[in-house]
Amino acid sequence: MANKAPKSSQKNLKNPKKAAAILKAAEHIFARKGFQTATISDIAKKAKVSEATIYEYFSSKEELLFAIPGEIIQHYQEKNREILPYIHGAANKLRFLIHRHLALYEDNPDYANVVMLILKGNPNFLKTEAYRVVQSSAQNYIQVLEEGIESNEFRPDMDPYVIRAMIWGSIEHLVTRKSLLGKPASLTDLTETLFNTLFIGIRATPEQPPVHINVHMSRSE
Amino acid sequence: MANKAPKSSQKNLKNPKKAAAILKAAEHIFARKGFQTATISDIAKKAKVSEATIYEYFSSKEELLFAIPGEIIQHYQEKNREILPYIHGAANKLRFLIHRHLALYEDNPDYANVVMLILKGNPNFLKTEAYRVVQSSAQNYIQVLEEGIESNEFRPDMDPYVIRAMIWGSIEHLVTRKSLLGKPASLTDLTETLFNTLFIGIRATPEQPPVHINVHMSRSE
Amino acid sequence: MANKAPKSSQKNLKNPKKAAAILKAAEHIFARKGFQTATISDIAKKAKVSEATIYEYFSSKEELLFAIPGEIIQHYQEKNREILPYIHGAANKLRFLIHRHLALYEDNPDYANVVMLILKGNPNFLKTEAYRVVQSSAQNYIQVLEEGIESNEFRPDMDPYVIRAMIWGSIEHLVTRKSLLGKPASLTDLTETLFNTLFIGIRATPEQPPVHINVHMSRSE
Amino acid sequence: MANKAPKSSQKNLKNPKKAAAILKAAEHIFARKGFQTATISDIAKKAKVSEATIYEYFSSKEELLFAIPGEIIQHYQEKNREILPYIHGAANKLRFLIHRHLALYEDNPDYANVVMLILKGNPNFLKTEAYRVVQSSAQNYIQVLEEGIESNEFRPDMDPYVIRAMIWGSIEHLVTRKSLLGKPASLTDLTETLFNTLFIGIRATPEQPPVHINVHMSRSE
DNA sequence: GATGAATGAGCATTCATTCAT
DNA sequence: CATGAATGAATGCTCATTCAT
Repeated sequence: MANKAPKSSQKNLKNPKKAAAILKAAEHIFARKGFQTATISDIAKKAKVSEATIYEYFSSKEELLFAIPGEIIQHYQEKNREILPYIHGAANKLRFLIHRHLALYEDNPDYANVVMLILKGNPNFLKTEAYRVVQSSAQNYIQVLEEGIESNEFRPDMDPYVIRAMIWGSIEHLVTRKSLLGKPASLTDLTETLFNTLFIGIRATPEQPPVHINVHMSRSE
Repeated sequence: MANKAPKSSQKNLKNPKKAAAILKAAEHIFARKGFQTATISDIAKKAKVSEATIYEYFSSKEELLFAIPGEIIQHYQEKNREILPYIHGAANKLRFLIHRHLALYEDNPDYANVVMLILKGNPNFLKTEAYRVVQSSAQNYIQVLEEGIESNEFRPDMDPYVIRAMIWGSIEHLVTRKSLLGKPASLTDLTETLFNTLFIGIRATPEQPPVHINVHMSRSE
Repeated sequence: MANKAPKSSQKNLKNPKKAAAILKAAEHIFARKGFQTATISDIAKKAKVSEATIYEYFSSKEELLFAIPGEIIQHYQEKNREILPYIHGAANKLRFLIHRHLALYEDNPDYANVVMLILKGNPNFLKTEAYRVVQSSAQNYIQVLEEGIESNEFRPDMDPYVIRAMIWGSIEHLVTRKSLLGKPASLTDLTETLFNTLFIGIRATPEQPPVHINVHMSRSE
Repeated sequence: MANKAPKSSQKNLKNPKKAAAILKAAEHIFARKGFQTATISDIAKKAKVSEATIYEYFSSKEELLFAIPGEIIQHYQEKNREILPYIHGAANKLRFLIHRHLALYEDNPDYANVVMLILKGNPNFLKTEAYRVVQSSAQNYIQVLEEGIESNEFRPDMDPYVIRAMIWGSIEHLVTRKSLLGKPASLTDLTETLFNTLFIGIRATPEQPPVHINVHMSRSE
């Protein structure tokens, strides 16, 4: 229990509330202006601290950017791990993950903007600790997909990594569109569609396997 | 006829070869350095022209960036339109589009970098003429998907726009991974997998054991 | 007796040992990094106190710099005044001063660095109390030189101020070279050379004054 | 002949007059404000160019500083080399060098300030090309001193390097004093004193009374 | 007396862009 | 057409310094 406290204050010493405020401000500003256009001054103003204070908590503008996903992804992932065991069936778990994934971005539009429009294009982000957490959250999909194969829910010849890429790609594409065009009004509403398409495909005759009928005709006599 | 002349000199008057050289240089530099890090000086050096000359052809650094996809997407789309009519069946056409889409990025890695890491995150790109062409190429998918519904190849209850989003998302996700991590060695090799997953889904088709029907025909007498 | 108390707490109240530690740290850091490059943080770390503590003892970075020579020069000068009376002859006294002067820097290379590379170029230092002590130590030379003139050891037509300038200049030049290039391995070894050059010059025929010979030829008759 | 022109424009391409103007402005500003206090903006204003233009000619503030002595020392040294051959006797040559040395600083008080208060304390200057020229000018002294030993004008047991150090040290000390305190009103007026002290030393030459020799020639008869 | 935390003030440097030639 | 040369405009980042605790 005692080790839970340090967990939250692990990274940012000093006043963790101030650190959080700065991060929120950064998320807000970056989401609206982009990385280059946003200035430290903007963020400082928004966070109501001095520019120098930002540098007390984050060593550079880019580090500040990279620190944005940390908290949020951490919580996201913890919640996932907490709930998943209670869901039965790989298909249901997969549907859950897709829903959570969409909800993550739907509930945090600024965060969505930052991730989709800024972080995704920054190769340096891959070297980041925060990226590790992202990766670990990606593992959920792999596990569920493999579980589904074993339980005979999913086709055994599918490649979990490609399927995950499709799921992520689909979701990110939708989120990006929403960020840029505001188009899919609701992201989470798409959960079922995404899941179904993935699960049963788009082929018209939904897998009516040929039925073999043996007809034994016998005359009762 | 009158529209042929403008075609060659469409956007950039003067020496079109020089314009192309600048664009290629820009693509190369942007792909490696990113938009902000790349300098006009870098591009000028690579293109072996002076910086001022670049401004003779493109009015700003951003316009230069936005001009990169133009030519390539145009050709891509023209070829698509040319070939599609000769492919029979919506499913086959869809497979073809996916293959072409993957090949586009596989064959032009610098271009892939620019699009995935730079352009996608730039909201201004959406206002661009080049973006129109991208959109028009996106229409191919819609047409084919609707065609498939009509022809009873695809489920009538699917949403073509969501499906397209899934296809695009999947492809872009894979391309981005390839750009950043070099991971999927071959993109086009994934055509079949993507298509199949989309077409038939990942649901296991449980061994449906032959159904034995014993018909006892008895004559009531 | 009353002047003994202030002696220990002369400038820096509070814990004089801490003040000394800070000064030593400052000397060390300034000597290696120069004034601008050195940071209060560096010095605080070296002195194992907080930055704020430094400001408890010294009101500014520059004041800290200017405080460095104080102690050392004071001791130097006191010792000089103590010993000088026991040396006979202005020439011997001059030799002694040169030796002491060289030894001062030789024995305190960090101090030498600070004085030669930093303090000497800072016009504000001239307004400093510490500079007074330096000046007073400079007086030693004048006194000895004037004493030498009176005692007929030194040429009466020399200008003590110029001679002192030559001595100081020579010494400082050598010390600076040693600081920057490490070149004259030993400074004190040069005492004799410096003194001799000054004393007898570099002219080859060492002052053999024309001999007047009156020849009276008389014939003994 | 053709290679004489490039000589002057060797270093600064573009408009060499502008480069010179910038250097003069820098000399002026640095002399008054010191290196850190002076700003590029100050210099730009003084030189009537934009700050960016300064960076077209000099890659950094420090490089600008280091470039200041170049021209002036070059000319100084060329003139020395031109005249020296026409002066007869090592002693005369030495006097000439001292005079030139003093005049250099006397005639260029800003330059004197920069060299004495700024450059001398900057270890990086030693790695500079300009420093090479300074070193070469220092060679003059060595040559003349060695020449004087060979010609029997100077004591054979003196160390030319120490003597040179004394000369330089004396001069630099006087120049520095003049820079900081304005004290020796005229530097060049000290030529004779410096030279004489060095040449004949400060030892009093005790009145050697004429020696009367009475020669009595007697003819033994 | 000591210091953790916060910040005000300041500046070198970089380019995209322009324009006279 | 092409470009050499000039610059306007903009901003991360650093510390010396302060002050409440």
